[in-house]
Amino acid sequence: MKKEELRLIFMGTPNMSAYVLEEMIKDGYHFIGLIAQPDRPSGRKGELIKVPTKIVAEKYHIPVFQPLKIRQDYEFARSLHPDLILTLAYGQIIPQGLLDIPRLGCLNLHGSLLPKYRGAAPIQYALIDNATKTGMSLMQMVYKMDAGQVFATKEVIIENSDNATSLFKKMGVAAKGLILETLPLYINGQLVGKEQDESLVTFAPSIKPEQERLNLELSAQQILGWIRGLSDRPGAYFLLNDQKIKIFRAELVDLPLCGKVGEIIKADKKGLVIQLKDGQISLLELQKEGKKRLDYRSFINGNQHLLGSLIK
RNA sequence: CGCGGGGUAGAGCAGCUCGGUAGCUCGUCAGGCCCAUAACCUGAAGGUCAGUUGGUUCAAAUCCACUCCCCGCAA
Repeated sequence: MKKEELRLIFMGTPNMSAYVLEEMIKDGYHFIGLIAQPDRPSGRKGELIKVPTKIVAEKYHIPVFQPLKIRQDYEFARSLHPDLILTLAYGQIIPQGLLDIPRLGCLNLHGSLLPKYRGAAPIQYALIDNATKTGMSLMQMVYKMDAGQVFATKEVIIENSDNATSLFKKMGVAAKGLILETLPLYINGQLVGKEQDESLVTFAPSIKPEQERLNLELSAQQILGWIRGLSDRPGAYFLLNDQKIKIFRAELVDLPLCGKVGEIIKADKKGLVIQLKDGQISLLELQKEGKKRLDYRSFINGNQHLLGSLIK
């Protein structure tokens, strides 16, 4: 069977999904439908913003479906007669009834090297854990989350300079490469799935708002991981004078100074350094609530008397 | 009408509550110091304060109204 004849449904929502969808279209795949999260009122004005995949789908005249609850509303997919459903960061649990519809089953591109990091935020957790390597997995979708057989993986190297934004981009590229290389094999039944080793499973559940606050009990390296994993969105923060200060970029430093945990021990044009439990980090880009995101120099210019302050 | 903060020299902020022609940190330019410097010293340029908006006033960055834009939260 040729890929052009395959009746595909894509399920996905964010930018990474949109990128992979478009690359697959360019490669000749034929999508008969996109299923994405509903557009939601966004921003202070409450304007409805189209989800990224929808923009791509409309560009190629692909029908778009945005059920509020896929769990209850999936029968429409049956009438599309899909051969295969491919999912990448859709955002809702997919009911068994839908999984059973496509003749060739349902595949998922997951943002980790399974069985590690099952769940909603695998890419962020790789950074939070200061991993140096992660990857995309092409897997069989089963009802249990991210638990199906793995058909193929593609590794991605995590650089020290990576944050969530840059890693998502790399993962998108990896996802595209992986699916374009392996989907033809899958269609022809040449791809063999491998069960996950349940003893090695770890989870990466979605990150809750309260986790965005940096925990000063952690090591400097761990805190750096959280900063990278939450940057640029939503951004990790600490409190200074009861105001949220988001940190978008930081680095470990080792100065012959020391202070209390959480104390700002340096605030000049060479750096804005905070003492932590076992080391120090230099803050490079930060944002006070209600203000713009600034490099540390500008931040210091407008916030005098930082030296000696304690963050919480 | 979801809640809140803000728009002042190139950048980041103060001033506005107690209206009377604008200050700080940094940057820039010139000069000096120094073996040297992103360090230090001296001096200079640069803003009419989001709006060719309306109002109050002898007088508004500072008070009131409206408009535009930015940001945090919540969604």
